[in-house]
Amino acid sequence: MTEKVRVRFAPSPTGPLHVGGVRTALYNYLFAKHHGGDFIIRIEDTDQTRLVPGAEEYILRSLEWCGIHADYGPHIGGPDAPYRQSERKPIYKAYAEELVAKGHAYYAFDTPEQIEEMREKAKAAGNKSPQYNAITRQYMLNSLTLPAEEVQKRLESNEPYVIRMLVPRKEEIRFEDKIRGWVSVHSSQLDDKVLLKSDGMPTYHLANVVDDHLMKITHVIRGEEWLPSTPLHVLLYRGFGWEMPVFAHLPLLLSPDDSGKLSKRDGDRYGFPVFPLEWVDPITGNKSSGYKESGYLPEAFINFLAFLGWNPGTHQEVFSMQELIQHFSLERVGKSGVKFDKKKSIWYNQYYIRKKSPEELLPYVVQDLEKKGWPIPAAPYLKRVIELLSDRVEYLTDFTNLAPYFFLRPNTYEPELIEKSWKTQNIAFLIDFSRQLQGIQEWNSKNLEMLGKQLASEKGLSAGKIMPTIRLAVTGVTFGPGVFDILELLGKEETLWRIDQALQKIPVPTEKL
RNA sequence: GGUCCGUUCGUCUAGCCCGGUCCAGGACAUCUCCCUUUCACGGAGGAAACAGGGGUUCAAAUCCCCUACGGACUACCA
Repeated sequence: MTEKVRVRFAPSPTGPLHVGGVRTALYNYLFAKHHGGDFIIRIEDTDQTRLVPGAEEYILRSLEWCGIHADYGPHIGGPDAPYRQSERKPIYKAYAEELVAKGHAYYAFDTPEQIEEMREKAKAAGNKSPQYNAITRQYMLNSLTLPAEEVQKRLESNEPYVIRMLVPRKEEIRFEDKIRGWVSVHSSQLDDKVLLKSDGMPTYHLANVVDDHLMKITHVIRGEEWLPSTPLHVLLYRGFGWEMPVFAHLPLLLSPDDSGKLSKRDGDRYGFPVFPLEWVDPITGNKSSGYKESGYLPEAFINFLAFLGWNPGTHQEVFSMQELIQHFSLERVGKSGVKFDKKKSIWYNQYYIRKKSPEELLPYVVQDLEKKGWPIPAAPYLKRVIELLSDRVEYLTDFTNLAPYFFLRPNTYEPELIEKSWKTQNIAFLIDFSRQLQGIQEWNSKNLEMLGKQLASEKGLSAGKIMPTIRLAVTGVTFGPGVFDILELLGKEETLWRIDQALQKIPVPTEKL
């Protein structure tokens, strides 16, 4: 095969894109770029009734955030435009008719009620999965059973009809899946799927085959849920006399509680977002969290996602997008369903955050502060905050969540910490400490520590005793970087103010000796 | 129910195609210890898996068969 690799990601704008979809897009992208090929986005909006406003735009925005950039798509255009199936409507009808002409498809005039009736009858007769197929089509209203003039008349009088695939009665259909090997299904298991709906729109089956052919797609990389309908697609390619693309069906992303494949409807119920970006349902107004807003770095999210079903075969775990492109291959994609591991996603995030410089992290923190409506300190101060915290955060939002005291004065003091460290001796120390602080020569962490320790030993107190007390007074919480580093950053004036506040606000214990 | 696909530590997985080097390797999580004023980071170490049963073979996680379990699909949805 010397032709250029071309793949497509074909989401349906029926809602937000979820992680499984992002992974499918990612693998398509990695595969295309690895081979120097094109990655196309095609919107499969043939079901007009399920369209969700904003979904397409959301999908496009999500992929951008992830760093998955399309070569062609509805927002970019390209040689095979339009890339929205609803805008390609006339194309499909012609192809469906071509198939009828070739004897691979037929018109069917049955009403939904008539089909339902057929199913009921079949069920009553003991058939567990009644189908519109080689057997039942003989008894239905279609161009196979009706006289030609009758068919003609019905078509001319604009009677609603669909075009169905004429699936051969007895035939073993085989195809090779790049991930699963040879798969074979007997045609008797397939039903005569509708190709063109009565509203003139194609179904997925027709549209995807026609478009993949027209867009010269070389590899169809999609979720495993499509595996059962692939034989039908094979039949379609054959019926048209077209060359088939290579198929690769990806293992599904499973929910952590073994309840099957992860779905959009899972929203936030597993404690991790299932969407890349926050999504607000246009109808219910329900908000679902997104990775971005939760404080994930896109590169961490992508690295994590890439490993859900693929691995390089080496011990390397950290890959940039460029490295992923370099190393990705379908051969190394697993076959079995993959469960989501929130802890690992956090590990990746933490890792990537720590690798970033304070300068790089700065905009994220500023954005977060803006969102929270907190005061935004000057850049040097912020960078120092980031430095002090970056070993301790899991999410980008932790810079503010875990250490609000760098931005706001504490207004509460952790009760447990009070109980442990707010002793009369310690308070006495704090008062003296604060007094000595006023006269300190150079306000830096080292000097502060020296002073604190010296004063402590003068009073017969250990460093371990007094530091939590200072921490309590200044931050109100137990968590954080070294106290003296905090003091240094806060500055003399603020430190003194906070100690004073603490002395006023935290009640003196009634100590029993 | 039927069809198809799958099954290695709790999780993601390496190894399977080309049987021996695997009393199964890595990562996350977990446990212990060290470092340490807190929380982390870091370092050292530990526990932890070939779904089950039959074959084939001198030898099977690796090849074959069966069973069990899980999943997907089964629409004029994608």
